[in-house]
Amino acid sequence: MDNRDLKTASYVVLGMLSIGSRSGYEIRTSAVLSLKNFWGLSPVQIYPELKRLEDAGLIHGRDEPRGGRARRLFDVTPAGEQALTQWLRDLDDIGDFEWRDLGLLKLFFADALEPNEVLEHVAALRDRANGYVRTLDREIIPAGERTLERHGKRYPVVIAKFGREFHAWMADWCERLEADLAAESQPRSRRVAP
Amino acid sequence: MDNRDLKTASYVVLGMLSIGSRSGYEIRTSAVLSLKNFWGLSPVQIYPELKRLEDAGLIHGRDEPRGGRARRLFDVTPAGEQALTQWLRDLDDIGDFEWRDLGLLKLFFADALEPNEVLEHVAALRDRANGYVRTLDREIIPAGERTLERHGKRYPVVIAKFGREFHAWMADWCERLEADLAAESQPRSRRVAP
DNA sequence: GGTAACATGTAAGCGGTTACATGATTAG
DNA sequence: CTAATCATGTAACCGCTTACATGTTACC
Repeated sequence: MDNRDLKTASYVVLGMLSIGSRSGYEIRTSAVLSLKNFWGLSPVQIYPELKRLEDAGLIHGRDEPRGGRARRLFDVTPAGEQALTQWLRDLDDIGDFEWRDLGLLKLFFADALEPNEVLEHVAALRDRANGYVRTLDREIIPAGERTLERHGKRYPVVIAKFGREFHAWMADWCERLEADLAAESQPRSRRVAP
Repeated sequence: MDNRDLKTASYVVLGMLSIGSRSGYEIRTSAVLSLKNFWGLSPVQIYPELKRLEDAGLIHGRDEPRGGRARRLFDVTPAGEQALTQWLRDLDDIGDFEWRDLGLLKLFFADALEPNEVLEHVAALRDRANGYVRTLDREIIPAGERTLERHGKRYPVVIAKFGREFHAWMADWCERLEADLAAESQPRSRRVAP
């Protein structure tokens, strides 16, 4: 296998090992937690990917069962570290910022709805954003801080805080839109300029 | 065919027709422009989708060639309008906010890079964000305003302005991170508290 | 004794992307 | 006369998601 055959998912697995994960299971849990919000990694891809990376000599695995429970721990080989940094350095390959958000998509077409229905919709988006802020505060940022303390890796927590700030911004945007919409439907309550 | 067989892409096509597009080609160009940043619609899906929607009775098409150039214009039927609003009303189906961003993903693993390489990386993200702001100002927001003037639909421009504000926020986040990183690598230039 | 967490997988299907294919009209 | 725009498609691949499958250990 050649490095050119590596998919993004391969680098995600490689990267997760490089910042401290040891087993497929650990990657699975922490990748879902930390990456979910800006890069989907399907749990089911992890194990085949580990096999590919091992065949390519980029990681090295050894069986370390805990009692009768099978477990396989991995280390990144020097070749693996090189492949990862080479990929990280390629700034031509940062591509587009893509989001897929059914909530925003539906808002895009919201002219087909009644004003009060739109308000409900925006409120739902705001609730969702605030929910993400809570999850980030309670789980993802602490997980990032553990990665910093245990493995000396600082960027996972930088990204987690980015996510927190973003979702807080989005909740604020929703609130402002809600205020505008409410002011329109009740023009009597419009404030007079000082 | 049943409404339950409709995919999100079906509703996107239906929605684009409902806010003023007439032909597959028009959907193709304007959907790529307006939606690209928060919902991917592959151009190639549009024509098969139009066929499906017509078979389902949700849109009605008629051939209106321009000269010798084939063209097929579509209208949304009452059944189509109902299907669209029903989908729009379903707030349980707004799902997660997902983004896929190679740039942020690579930053997540950036502990493997040298500090100056990380700075370059963040600068690239900032450039990209500023590029989006320009595209939104020059193309997408004006396109949204045309949709408002011509068809009386206001939410496309609301969403476009959301995008503008977001990318401006992201550029600002990058700048702040760059300032932090620069301050670290040159501690001599650290300002003294007043 | 039961449930949650640990740990690793397989199989099928399909939605979306990539690449390809065709042809007319208008503007410079 | 040539490039850009208008206009509509097909075929093949493959990566990802969904659903399923299995067994152990620790805790209450």
